[in-house]
Amino acid sequence: MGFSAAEENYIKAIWKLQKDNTNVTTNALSEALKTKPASVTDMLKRLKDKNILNYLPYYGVQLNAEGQQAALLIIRRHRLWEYFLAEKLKFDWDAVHPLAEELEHINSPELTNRLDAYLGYPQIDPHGDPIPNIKGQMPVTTRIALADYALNQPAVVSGVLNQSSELLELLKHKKITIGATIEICRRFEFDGSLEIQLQDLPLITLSSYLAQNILVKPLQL
Amino acid sequence: MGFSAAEENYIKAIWKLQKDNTNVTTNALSEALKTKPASVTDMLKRLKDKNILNYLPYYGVQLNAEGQQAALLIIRRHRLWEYFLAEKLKFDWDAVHPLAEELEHINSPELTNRLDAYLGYPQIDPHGDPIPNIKGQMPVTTRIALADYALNQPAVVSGVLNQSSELLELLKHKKITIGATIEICRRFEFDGSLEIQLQDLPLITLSSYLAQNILVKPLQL
DNA sequence: CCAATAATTTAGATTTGTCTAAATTTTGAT
DNA sequence: ATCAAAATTTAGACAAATCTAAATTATTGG
Repeated sequence: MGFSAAEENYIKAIWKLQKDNTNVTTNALSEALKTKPASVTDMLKRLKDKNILNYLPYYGVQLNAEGQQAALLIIRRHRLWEYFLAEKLKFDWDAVHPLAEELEHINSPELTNRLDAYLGYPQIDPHGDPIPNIKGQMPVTTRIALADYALNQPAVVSGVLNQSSELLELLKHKKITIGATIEICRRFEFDGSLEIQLQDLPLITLSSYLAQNILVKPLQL
Repeated sequence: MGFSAAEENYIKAIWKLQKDNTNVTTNALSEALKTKPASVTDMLKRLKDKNILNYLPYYGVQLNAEGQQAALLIIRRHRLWEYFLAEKLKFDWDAVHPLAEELEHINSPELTNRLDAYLGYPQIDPHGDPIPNIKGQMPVTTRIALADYALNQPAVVSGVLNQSSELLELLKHKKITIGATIEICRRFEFDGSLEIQLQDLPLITLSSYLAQNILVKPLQL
């Protein structure tokens, strides 16, 4: 019933790549986990024996219900620790991820749930991602990429699509934080870049690629 | 410069068995770590190659200066996490040890030192053991076993000699906690048992063996 | 001081998780 | 539809950390 740290990393990676209901490929996992494809194949066979996923050789893999539940509980631990590190220990939001990668593997429901209570049952982590509850249920969030958001409609920054240190560094430089109010003033068709207003600061420009990685939700909702 | 979790457990075990400056034997380590003597020999050879201990085959082992420093930093992490679990997450003191055994292996000076600051630089953990500082220095404490303490001298309970769940369960039942005021009223020579007064509760009796495992310090000091 | 016992080490095997190199299967372009 | 390229799996090896069984070394009692 318990998984090793390596197994948990595979479970998490499969879950993340499984967004739509497509099969996850060996190469995609190899890329995500920085291991060789042959190693992925080995591990998939072992996880299949543990009955947490459907693996068809040459055709990829999908977590079954049990595997998804396991993934959500790992992600719950990860995001609760991220919240703790940022909120209580005052780590920068771009420093919490690697530490949470280690803390998440301590699998003690008692610890996780007490931490959750201590933190006040937070709903989103420092990157704006929802935190699954004790049953592994994810709060539903209606979020859309800033790149696809309407003109002249106030919105709230609610997350980012990846947490590379490069992205987080850029956001810090532009003073874009979770919870900030934002509005698109102009969209340039030529390169998809946006002119935006953040709080009441002067207008700034964001590249199309950056705007695709920033998630927002409508202000009034 | 980094050690695996298994290596850290050996380092910690050697440190604990090394109280006086005697050599630590293979069998003692095997007993403490619940592994076979052959496994201990293997690991000692590996740790010797890392230059953190003096290992003479058939004659036991001692940590060198570098090994002791490593041990103290592991113990620092362990005790800070114990303090966090008891103080912030409200775990019973007999539940914190196994969780701290896992948390201690996350070796991030930044994490450890921020945790230390967040907790207010505590000097002793929930079991009354001193917490090494950022340099690995242990606060000096003058503590003596209750069994060896003077009659009719008020003292403060300041620690326990081992943290088996059995001992902690017994202490909880007798309402003996770290910081409580205690005084020996009678000592029976026949079996070494003690009659003691705790705070202003009715007199109770402690076995000699129990009293050997409770550490106290003089009240006025 | 020497034999029996206790402690320790060596030798060889196992599990987990990884790798490289080779073989196999699928895919895609013509 | 076929064949080259890409993706994937298989085979065999390795390191870490453990084990069992056998060999070796130290200790101790008579």
